[in-house]
Amino acid sequence: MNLNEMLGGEEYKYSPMAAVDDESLACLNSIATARKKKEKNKRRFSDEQIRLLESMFESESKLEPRKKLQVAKELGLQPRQVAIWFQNKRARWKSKQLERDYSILRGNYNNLVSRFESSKNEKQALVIQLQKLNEMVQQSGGAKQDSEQRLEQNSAESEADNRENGNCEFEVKPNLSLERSEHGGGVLSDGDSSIRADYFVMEEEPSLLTMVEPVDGSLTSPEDWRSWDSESVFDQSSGSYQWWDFWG
DNA sequence: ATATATATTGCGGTTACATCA
DNA sequence: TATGATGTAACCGCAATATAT
Repeated sequence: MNLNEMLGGEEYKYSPMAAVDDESLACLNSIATARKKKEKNKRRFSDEQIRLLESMFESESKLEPRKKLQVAKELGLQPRQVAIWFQNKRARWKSKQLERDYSILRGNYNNLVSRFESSKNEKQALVIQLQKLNEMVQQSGGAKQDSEQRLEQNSAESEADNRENGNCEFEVKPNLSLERSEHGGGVLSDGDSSIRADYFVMEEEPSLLTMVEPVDGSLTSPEDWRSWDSESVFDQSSGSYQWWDFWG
């Protein structure tokens, strides 16, 4: 900051600084000090002045020139002082507003984080539950095959018994077969639909888990989750069978 | 009508000082 | 009492706009 800047104000603005010698410099320094003392004496505005300025600012953050003159006259201030007060006030208000906005945003963010965490935990629990169910389904598939084999064996034995006993009046249809239904489930059929039972079979595991756990680990859209409720997964067959009925 | 100079105003950043813990 | 943090009046430099020449 040069001396001209130190002195400031209109009366010093256009001073010929090039011609300043040491003595003049000292003189001007003293003038600057005097100005500072003068400023120091009339430093803060009075409470009454502040009150009026604040109330003016509440109604309008920018003063029209005419209003500025009026307020200055009313408060016994220079119009420039009023203008500067409004400038500073706008800057302070803007700064405070930034703090308020930041605080609100931070609150929203924290809320979102906690909701995300609880959703993540819930999802994890569901994935574990899903895995257990898959295991149970696979086990029941094996049991199905065993029972089918046993059925075939029994019917063969009874046929033999019948032949042995010469009793051919009660013929049991032995042609139970295991087919794939159109929706991926299985149909236990006796060939002419006299015995028919849908059973639930999961889609291949990897596709299930892929849907539950997207590659990027982020939550998918609500639409994705909606399509994944238990109803739509387990209640695919049109019959009255429920998935738990099969081994229940 | 157009170009240039000058004045005014607002804003961001800074300084100097007062006040307070 | 000394000191660092904070608030505030005033200022500077710049850009945008209005007004005069």
